[in-house]
Amino acid sequence: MTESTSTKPISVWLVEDNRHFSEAIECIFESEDGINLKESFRSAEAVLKALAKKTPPQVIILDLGLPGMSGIEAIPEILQHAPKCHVLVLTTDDGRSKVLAAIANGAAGYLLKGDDLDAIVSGIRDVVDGRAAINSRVSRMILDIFRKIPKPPPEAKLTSRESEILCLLADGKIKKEVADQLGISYYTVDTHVKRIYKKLQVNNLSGAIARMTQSGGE
Amino acid sequence: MTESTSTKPISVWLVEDNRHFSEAIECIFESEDGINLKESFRSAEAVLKALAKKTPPQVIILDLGLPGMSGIEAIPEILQHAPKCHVLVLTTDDGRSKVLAAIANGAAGYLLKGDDLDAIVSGIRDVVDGRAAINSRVSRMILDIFRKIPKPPPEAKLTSRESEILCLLADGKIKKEVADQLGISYYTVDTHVKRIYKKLQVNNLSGAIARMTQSGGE
DNA sequence: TGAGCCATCCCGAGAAAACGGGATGTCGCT
DNA sequence: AGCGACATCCCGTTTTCTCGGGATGGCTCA
Repeated sequence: MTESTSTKPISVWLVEDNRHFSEAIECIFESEDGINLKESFRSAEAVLKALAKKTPPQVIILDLGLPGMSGIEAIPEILQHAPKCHVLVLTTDDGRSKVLAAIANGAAGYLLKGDDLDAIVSGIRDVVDGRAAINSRVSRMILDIFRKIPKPPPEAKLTSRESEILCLLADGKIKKEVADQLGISYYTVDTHVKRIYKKLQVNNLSGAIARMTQSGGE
Repeated sequence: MTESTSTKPISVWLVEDNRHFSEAIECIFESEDGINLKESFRSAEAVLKALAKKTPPQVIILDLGLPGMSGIEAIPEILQHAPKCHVLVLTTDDGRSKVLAAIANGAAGYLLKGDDLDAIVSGIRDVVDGRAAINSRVSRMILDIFRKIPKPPPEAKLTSRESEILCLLADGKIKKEVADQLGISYYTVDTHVKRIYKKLQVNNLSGAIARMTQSGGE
């Protein structure tokens, strides 16, 4: 669990438009044995261009508030060119939408500029070891969001048969097709669907599917 | 951001059936100024009983692999009796279902027994300060799950009007109702829906709603 | 052995949706 | 002035759903 201290140094690129901050980071990393800061960029465009020519680093530390192309947009581009590279977001903005977008786009970590510098260093190790480096405040936000997603699973226990049928219907199939596919009568499907409506307290397929995909979507 | 070092000590309860581990923890906490380990329990039942009588601590460190009632089940019970208490899960099991269940049930943190003891101590501070304390491996898992949810956002650009209508339909409303609510004709709604089907490449509402809720669900 | 739950099948009337047209007007851009 | 995207409205036919019944057999549990 603590094996990365004395292995070969981790290659890192930095993308940060703020001169002061990037210099501070560069300075810190120089006195860190395990970190080898190889390049430093001021924009997403610059790092993407470099990615096309040079061999990618293990970690790219990415600011989000960049001029031109935003860091958020850059993440998928980076990962497309260098799928094995770990993108570690390091920014000031801990807004919900930014966090979510970064994660959705493939960020392996999300740290804040207010974090301790050791946290950043150990975050780098985390991401190369396949773990996530998330600021604890951001973690909390993610957890809160997480909790809200599978929120309303009150009483809506469908039979396995019923959810099977609802699934097929959600694929856009019509009852007749479902019946054929399951080798049962149209009427049976219809009856199942009626019961689904009762249980889910809806009165048409649309409502049922909406309920289903928003609660027991898995 | 680093204000909790010299404030009043944090009151903590420990729930852990493994004697060795709980003694180790107790030992560590004794030499920690900021932590005041007040009680130690061997089961979920025991801590729940205590919660009914004594004033709850700020943090409850909870093992999941308990005899009798599992830690997972205990979390909601604890929070019901002590809503302001922070439950910090500390266990060996980093299985996906356990993690998700713990979070869904309201855990403020999820650390592993393999973590550094300082990580546990700082995790306690994190949770009382409203942040999350998540092991980085577990974070990674959560992120991976997160990414899978809003996965397929390919090309399905609906007009704002179109998605508005689709939303209403997803609530189970019928076209007539949508028309009334928007103050437009039934025919207009019908036309919009037709175009939605074309764009989404489906041929009924069910498919459209499924697509919508699974991609641009927000 | 009866009660409950589940899955299955059946019918018919009326409501709603799907679909393939055709049509008008606005707005912004060129 | 024209083009394209968008929103609006209209009609008729065919298809599908919705929902009110009713009915059977299997299974489990008390």
